[in-house]
Amino acid sequence: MPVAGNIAPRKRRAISRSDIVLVSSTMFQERGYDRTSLEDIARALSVTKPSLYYHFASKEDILLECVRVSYVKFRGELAHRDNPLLNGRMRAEIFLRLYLEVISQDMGVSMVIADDRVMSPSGGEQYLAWKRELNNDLESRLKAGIQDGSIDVSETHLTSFAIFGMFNWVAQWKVSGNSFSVDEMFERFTDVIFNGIGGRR
Amino acid sequence: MPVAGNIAPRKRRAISRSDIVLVSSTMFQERGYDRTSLEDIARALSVTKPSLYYHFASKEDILLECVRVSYVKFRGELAHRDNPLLNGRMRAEIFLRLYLEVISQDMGVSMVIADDRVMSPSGGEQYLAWKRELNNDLESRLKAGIQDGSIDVSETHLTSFAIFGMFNWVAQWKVSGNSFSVDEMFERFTDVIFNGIGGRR
DNA sequence: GTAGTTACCTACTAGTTGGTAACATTTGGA
DNA sequence: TCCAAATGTTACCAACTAGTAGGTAACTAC
Repeated sequence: MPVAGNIAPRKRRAISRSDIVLVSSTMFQERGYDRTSLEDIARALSVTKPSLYYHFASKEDILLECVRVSYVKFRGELAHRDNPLLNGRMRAEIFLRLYLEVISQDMGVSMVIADDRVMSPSGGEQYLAWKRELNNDLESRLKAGIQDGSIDVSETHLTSFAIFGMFNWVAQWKVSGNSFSVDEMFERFTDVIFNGIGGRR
Repeated sequence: MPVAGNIAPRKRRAISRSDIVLVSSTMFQERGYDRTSLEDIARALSVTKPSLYYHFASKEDILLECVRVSYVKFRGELAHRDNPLLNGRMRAEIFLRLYLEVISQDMGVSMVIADDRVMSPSGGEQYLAWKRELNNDLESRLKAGIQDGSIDVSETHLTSFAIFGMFNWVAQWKVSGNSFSVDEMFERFTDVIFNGIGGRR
């Protein structure tokens, strides 16, 4: 099973699963999952549609793989950056910073734009499970922050949703031409979330 | 041109534009615009597809009308609730409270889930213009708040995006079974936005 | 060289979709 | 009562879609 990184370039250029995932996630993000046909993807890769079926069982499979790859990447990098000695607020910030970085990339955005309604029951369940994991992770960081005093909020569940909403929505404007850097978005978002925008009463 | 609210019920039940808009927006929200066919809509109204074409020129026209109706409703009610004597923060809260109410309704949600990428250039431009109006309105309330001291934030553009993202995302979970009341969402969201969740440093 | 495998292609099916043309029926008004 | 407009319907099309069947060239191991 040849993977990417062959030393000797083959005469016959073979596309890999990761090629497909990369191109697909970009197109899903630009045009939407429903409006991206397998022929579009195949054409972008200079192959034909049945070639895609050699590598993937279905269109949904491609989408799920896009999400899985990004999710695994996120988890791995998070484990790397995380530090259990830090307080809850800082660990929440680490989480959110990485989350923003990932969903700002073409590939990572599939984590956000995927829709369990277009998926098979098992696929949808898998996708929802990943989302739930992320929610739970952020929520537990918030709770830790409440414990150690670095965060002050009366409830974590809806708060976590609110925060995710704010971040996830960037996937929506990316497409409308609005482009901000990850740095300025993170700066602004966390300022709103942690400091609030209220002035003197 | 008979509008809704006929006193005498006709023998031949004629569907109105608002009937179509009501059913369509509900279905668009539940299943997504792309995955809702005109036949689905027609069937739900117990008519046939060409009947819809008597009332609307295209599928996009239906979507745009869904958005327009909600937008006009929002604008009208906002003018009613608004009070120029209040400070910027309170006027922002009035805006956000109504916005949340509207997009929490089946019909209002179309304002959020519409996607200019599926529209014709002119339709997309119209839709973006409405969105821009809303953004500008919120932003000007934030700016007024900065002037009168009721809001304290260094920048309004990205902040406005952040806030809209947080609210708009509720349209995404509605469908996943998460249901919170407008009251608790508004309470939580505004608490995060205005007070922040940061604890002692 | 040859056998097996990998990775792709051409050609197709079966179904859906937005949209249209032509025709039918109901209704309100004169 | 009769007409014209309003509001449907049946029957269709052309385009597109996910997915499949079956064949083939190239590479690999022996």
